[in-house]
Amino acid sequence: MSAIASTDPGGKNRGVTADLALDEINKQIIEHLQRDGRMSYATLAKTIGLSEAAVRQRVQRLLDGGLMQIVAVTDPLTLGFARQAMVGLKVNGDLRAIADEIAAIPEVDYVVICAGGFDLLVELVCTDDEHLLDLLNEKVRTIKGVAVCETFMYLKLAKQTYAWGTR
Amino acid sequence: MSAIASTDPGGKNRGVTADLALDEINKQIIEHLQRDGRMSYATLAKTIGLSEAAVRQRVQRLLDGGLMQIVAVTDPLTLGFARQAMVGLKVNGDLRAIADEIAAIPEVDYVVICAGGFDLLVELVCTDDEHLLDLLNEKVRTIKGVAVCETFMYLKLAKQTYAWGTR
DNA sequence: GATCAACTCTGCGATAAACGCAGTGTGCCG
DNA sequence: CGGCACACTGCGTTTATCGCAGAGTTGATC
Repeated sequence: MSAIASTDPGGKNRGVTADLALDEINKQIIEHLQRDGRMSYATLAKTIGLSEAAVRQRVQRLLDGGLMQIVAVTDPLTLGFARQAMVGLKVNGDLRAIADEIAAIPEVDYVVICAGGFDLLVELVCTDDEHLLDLLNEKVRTIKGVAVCETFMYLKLAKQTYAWGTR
Repeated sequence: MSAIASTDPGGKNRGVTADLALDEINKQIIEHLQRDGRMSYATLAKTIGLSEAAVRQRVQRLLDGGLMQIVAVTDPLTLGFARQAMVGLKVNGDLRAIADEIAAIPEVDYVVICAGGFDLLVELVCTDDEHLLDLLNEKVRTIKGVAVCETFMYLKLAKQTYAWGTR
């Protein structure tokens, strides 16, 4: 459900998503929609071997439960609309709390808690360098517990795919 | 087009995408589909104020040209199907060539060329730790020019959103 | 400035998909 | 065994998608 943290800020779906069974059929549905998010319920049903209504129900449940979202993705850099950067943070204190605080910043589109040289990896989407500077200076580095803040400015996105399957 | 590097390995669309104009209407289309990738052409047309056929053409062009993709996205970690990691690389030699080489690895879902302490940031999706070890040991670190390879294992995805607008 | 080609839009009929709902089968628990 | 919850099917209705012909615009060429 973390993928849907943005659409479920309160995390009230945490119990719901945990209850949702991810059986073989749901995995197949996800795998197909990872390749083409607009695939019709009808063809999806045919390839999987289920009725159209059943597939429709399952997709709706996956979406409602926050296990999956179907969205348009673009490369902001190529479109010329953004200065993007990854920020590596070392922090003191409650990792989850700080992660949530950073996640609340609109310009932040990706936050992951990790092990290694950084505690947190944060991806930022800004309009320009000044915007990026503002963000780092006033929104990120001012958060209590942030000890180190290293910025990696994006020069070119070389690959971005979402069809990693379901294993 | 970089976002579609995975679906356009030869890069033959590079000219095409550069030609595609991203006017206000296309921006509106993208913004709506960033929120709901399955929104119907009809309602999209109504909210934008264009005929259904015109919107359909534009969406098709955006998809064909590789400026946008509509996909289902999930959080592999929460679904319990993957060990995910970000890898920071310092390399010698042609950045683009090495980026392309890494992008060709199926388990790699994200490659970005950047400035700062790392030249390349690479996101990996693996089934388990052994899979991750195999990848790092045999696919990533064996690439000529890779000097430093630092791995950040994901513990929890705290935010992931795609509706950053079009500015 | 007329002509032509390229492009995008509109309108519409035919086809296909989505939706809603009633009904059926199955597993589970008291 | 009976009752309940759940997921699936089948089908009629509504809605959307698709394909295409035609109209309007733009820009280049002669």
